[in-house]
Amino acid sequence: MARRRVRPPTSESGPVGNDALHTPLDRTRIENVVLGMLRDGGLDSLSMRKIADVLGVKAPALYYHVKDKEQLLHWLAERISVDIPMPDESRSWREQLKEWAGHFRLALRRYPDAVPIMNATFAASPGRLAHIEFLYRTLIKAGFAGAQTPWLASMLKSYIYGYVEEESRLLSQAKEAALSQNEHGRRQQEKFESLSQERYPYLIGLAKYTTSVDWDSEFDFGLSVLLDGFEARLSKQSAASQAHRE
Amino acid sequence: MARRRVRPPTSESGPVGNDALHTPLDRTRIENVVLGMLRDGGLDSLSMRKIADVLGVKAPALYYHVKDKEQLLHWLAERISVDIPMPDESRSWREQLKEWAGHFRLALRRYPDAVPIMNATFAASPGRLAHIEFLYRTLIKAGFAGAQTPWLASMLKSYIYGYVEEESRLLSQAKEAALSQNEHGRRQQEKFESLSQERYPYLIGLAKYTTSVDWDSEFDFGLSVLLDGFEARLSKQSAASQAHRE
DNA sequence: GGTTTATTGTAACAGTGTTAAATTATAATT
DNA sequence: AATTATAATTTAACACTGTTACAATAAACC
Repeated sequence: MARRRVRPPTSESGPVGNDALHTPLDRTRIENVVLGMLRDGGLDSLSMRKIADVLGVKAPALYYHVKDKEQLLHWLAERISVDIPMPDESRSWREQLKEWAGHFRLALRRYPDAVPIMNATFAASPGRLAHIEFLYRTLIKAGFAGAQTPWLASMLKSYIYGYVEEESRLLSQAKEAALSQNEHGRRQQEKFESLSQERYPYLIGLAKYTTSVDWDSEFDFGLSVLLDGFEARLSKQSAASQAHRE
Repeated sequence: MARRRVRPPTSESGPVGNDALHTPLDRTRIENVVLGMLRDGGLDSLSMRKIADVLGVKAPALYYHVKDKEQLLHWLAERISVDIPMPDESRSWREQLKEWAGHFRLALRRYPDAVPIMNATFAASPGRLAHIEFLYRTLIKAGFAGAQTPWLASMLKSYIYGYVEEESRLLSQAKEAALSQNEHGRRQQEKFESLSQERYPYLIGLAKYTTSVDWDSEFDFGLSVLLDGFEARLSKQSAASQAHRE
């Protein structure tokens, strides 16, 4: 009656790779399973009991390894963050930020409800701090003033969060519409068109641009707009400092 | 045994004005009470039972007037939206958007967790549509292309949401720190400084700009940056159309 | 073997959103 | 004014949720 902990702690690689008589729980094993559940079922599918079920264990066992559910979400946020690659720092600040934003967006899109998770939890985990550090460094090296650098970085982050959230909302809406093509699909269309043409003329006139979207290029567009704003601040700043020098 | 519905449906004005033997429930009375609870206790204090308690009623009674808790949140989002005044449309588009953003921010700050509520619920209620309609109209009249107008409007909205969320988070953190001046206050400071000076030099170097903030002017700053980006797009656009004409 | 420590299970608490059915209060009708 | 019909609310319950104290088991050590 003394077997268990056979074979080195299971593969532990694939985001789901559970199964088999369970070697004792483990932070990374919990993380992997929960990430898999998040990918398949979104944030609503993450209850302590359900997580424990997938791990082949009862719910209270989790609390030996995790303090809170909140801490568990911190872990997820950290795992999502560390998977975002850092750009090559030899290129221009603008190209770096663009590349970073693209990677960030893709990482957030990989898991449903990634934005709420990141947004609800701000913990000083190394993976997340590394990204802030990167942003600050890149902006400072680009010549932005220290006092405004944190807010510029925050704007960039907000843009990505907001975009991904809208992207996923509209995409999942479209998916629902595609499944029930008759009911929901036409209802959505009608909802827009029946909106009293004379009360919301602009909303209706521009609705066609929000129904079929090239999400990649739309993301790049908004990013360019934002970075244009950054650049404008940069030239105003250098103009001012030059004026001071004269 | 037949009194009740004395006096015309109660004052119904102040966001809390409940009390007194209850005239039958009512959408606006529910809204008022829930808004008051939201203001005092945040989103976590809004459970159907607690709401019913304040209304002097049992929880299931609510379901005669409201379909869901989600619908209740829709109502809140609508109420918050209609309180946002529309700017004077005689001024420049930039001034209009700036004023609108300012009002929007103030409205979101009036109630804790207003951003999550607005963000989690997208329903086509008239108060919210009116704002979108305003943004579209203003941007189109300013000369922006129809295809990019919805995304510019979305960027503006995302900026405000992101800003208010960060603002409230940092403010409530500071409030906690102020209450327990010794413990939490210095711990937060130490947390930043102990972060291995050589691993996060920029983060630590710029931390001073995020600890004491003039939130109003910081909001204006970010807004200017964003609108600079808008303007840049506008001039690129007119330059292109002028090139076409030649 | 026996002892100690590490890990997990049992049972329970307090709370959540929500529904079906019974009950009461109000209004309408005879 | 009594009775019927409708509107509004309550009672009871279901299926969940996060979390804790405590008992039971597994593994590690001597």
